[in-house]
Amino acid sequence: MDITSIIAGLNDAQRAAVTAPPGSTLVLAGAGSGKTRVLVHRIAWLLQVEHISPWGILAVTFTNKAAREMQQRIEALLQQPIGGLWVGTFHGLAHRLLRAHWSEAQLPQGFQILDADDQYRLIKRLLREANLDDSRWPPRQVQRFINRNKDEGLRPQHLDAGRDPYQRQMISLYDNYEAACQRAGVVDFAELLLRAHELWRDRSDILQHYRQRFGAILVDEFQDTNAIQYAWLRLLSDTEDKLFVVGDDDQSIYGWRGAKVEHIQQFQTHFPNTRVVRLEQNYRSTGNILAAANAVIAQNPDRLGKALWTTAGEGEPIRLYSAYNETDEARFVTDQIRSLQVAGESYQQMAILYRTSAQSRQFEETLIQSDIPYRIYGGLRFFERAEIKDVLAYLRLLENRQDDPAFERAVNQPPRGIGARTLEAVREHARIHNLSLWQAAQTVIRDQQLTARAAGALTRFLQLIDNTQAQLAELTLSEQIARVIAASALRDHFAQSRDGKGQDRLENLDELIHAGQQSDLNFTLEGQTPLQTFLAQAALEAGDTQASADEDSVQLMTLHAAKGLEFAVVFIGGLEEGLFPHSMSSDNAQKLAEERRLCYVGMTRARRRLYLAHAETRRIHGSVSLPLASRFLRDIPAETLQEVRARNNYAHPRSSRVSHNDTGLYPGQQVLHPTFGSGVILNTEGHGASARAQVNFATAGTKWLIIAMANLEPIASAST
DNA sequence: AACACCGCGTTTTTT
DNA sequence: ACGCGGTGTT
Repeated sequence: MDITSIIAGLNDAQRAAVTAPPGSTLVLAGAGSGKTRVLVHRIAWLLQVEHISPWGILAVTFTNKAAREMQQRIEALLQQPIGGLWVGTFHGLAHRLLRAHWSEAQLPQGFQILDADDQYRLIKRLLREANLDDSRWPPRQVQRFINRNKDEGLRPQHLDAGRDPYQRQMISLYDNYEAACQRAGVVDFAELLLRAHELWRDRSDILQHYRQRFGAILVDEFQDTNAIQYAWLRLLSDTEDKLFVVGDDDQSIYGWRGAKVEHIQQFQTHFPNTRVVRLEQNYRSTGNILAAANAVIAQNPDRLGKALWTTAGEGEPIRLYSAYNETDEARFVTDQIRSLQVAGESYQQMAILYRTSAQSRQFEETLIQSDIPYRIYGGLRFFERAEIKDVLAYLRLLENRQDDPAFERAVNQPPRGIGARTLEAVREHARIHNLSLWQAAQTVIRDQQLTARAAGALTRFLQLIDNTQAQLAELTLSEQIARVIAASALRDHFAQSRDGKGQDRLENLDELIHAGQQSDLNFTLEGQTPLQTFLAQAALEAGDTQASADEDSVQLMTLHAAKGLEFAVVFIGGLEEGLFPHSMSSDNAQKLAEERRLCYVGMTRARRRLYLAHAETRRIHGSVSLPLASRFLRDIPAETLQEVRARNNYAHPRSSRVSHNDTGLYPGQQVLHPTFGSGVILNTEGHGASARAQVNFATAGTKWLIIAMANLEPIASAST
């Protein structure tokens, strides 16, 4: 491995970034400019040229997927496995740190991780215990309050409500929540980061160790860092300039969950000796797509400034379709997908993007009607499914009896005669004596505070957990999981369920056992049992949103979910005021700027063809609205845009402009084809010899035909 | 403990 | 419009 192969094939800007001298570096990486490539090559450079040990490199990403990809690409580039690199998410790294220093971080050794759903349930329980009306104190709001403050690095004692009773109550709930987590030995996602930060802040010996260890720190998607993550990086890098951060201020779309675009905007102020490299050459999209995306994002204030360019040609114009309503919009998209597929484009390379997940329904319906396979991203992930979380609750309780959220979940699932009254008594006892639910259950039984029947049921539950634990010692992880599923009677419970989902659930349980088998083969964090590692991984990496469909299928997802992906053909629906930009974001300039960035992200996903659509009427929450076309559309240069008005079989009362061109054919016109028979022109494109028409034939379906070859014969008919 | 009914909210989502 | 969650009924 030599230097040449690390820098070969890089453009000037990429090479400047990869070979940057030690010191802090900010890489402003436009969409499709080879950002991951730069990170991967930079790490190779550090290893091979700067001779930094893998042990001394920390690379942080935002998703596990990105972390895996980076590790793989580094190994592929260097053609050897690279052990010892720290590549992972902020959360994954914080978790590893806390496992190594659990005692210094004041955590029990077997601490468990709460996911968002666990957190929500815990908050609801605390509200009930505090006798607070959850319509006045919506748990979601409390959860947001807690997480927002944790993301800012703020503990309850840092907050001052003054006389505001609302704030006071919130702070007090936050305080209760923290106490409950501490007692149970559980940490939520934000807590992982906060604890890690506090560990470093308060234990200079530990901080010193990691500062010395990491000679280089690389951060991907830097525009998405929140306050605590940024504080982390500053602590770790200290004054030594060893940060190499890569990001794009124009793609910051997670402000609503605490990301601060200011971090990237003001990076050079905090690190004055920063070398800035702009990656502006785009290897993904055509000229038209980039020109349009550049024009849209150019309207935003406070940009670091960047303009994407390409050596690829202009490519196809961007197609804009003004639909009558959302069904018409979906029909248009579906028709285009069908004809593109006939023309040789794979479904897999086509994506439908939208602002809100509710919009997927219309598209799904028309896709189903047309027998086009599709896959939706989003929704419940594997480890978030109720039946899976039920099993995990048992496993967590086996690891840590103090884990109250796990106790709450497992205690009466499946139903075993432990009713609300019994649980109320246990909770009350736990609250008064500051005990865990497990301990409280034991004492309540011992002190005979329950009816014989309730005491019997509760005793059997406690014994079930203890007995199961006794059986697990010699088993592999997957056998342990299988044992727990059987012993808890969850399998029987789901097998007997009559809600139609029983079979799915059983399959998921088997899948969980299978996941355990896979995990058996993987490495285990030092000092951890396979089960502990498995539980942490289940929380930190909840799995894919859907079983991967092998079938070639159209990809449907929100614009947010599309970030980082690319497709040959992209459709963006619902470009309407109130929907995109969303009405919830229309009240302030910052949120609008983020919506605009979201639009930019969406447009730059497209490699060759970009279709934009808006509807003139749309049903939202049951009632019909007449939205204006999105302001983003106004910013797209006319020369990159072609308006499509395919009025298929729809009568529509509003505009009926027809675009004629030099083909002599126009949408809506009836034609006759020698082999396909009669049809209607949906769309035309191109000029002269390459001009094509999309025709919907009565019997042969929709096809794109070269007009010069097709011998289409216009049939006289009244144009709409 | 299972089922029916009612009322409310309704952007984006990873860890 | 629609689904979810909370409450009340059998």
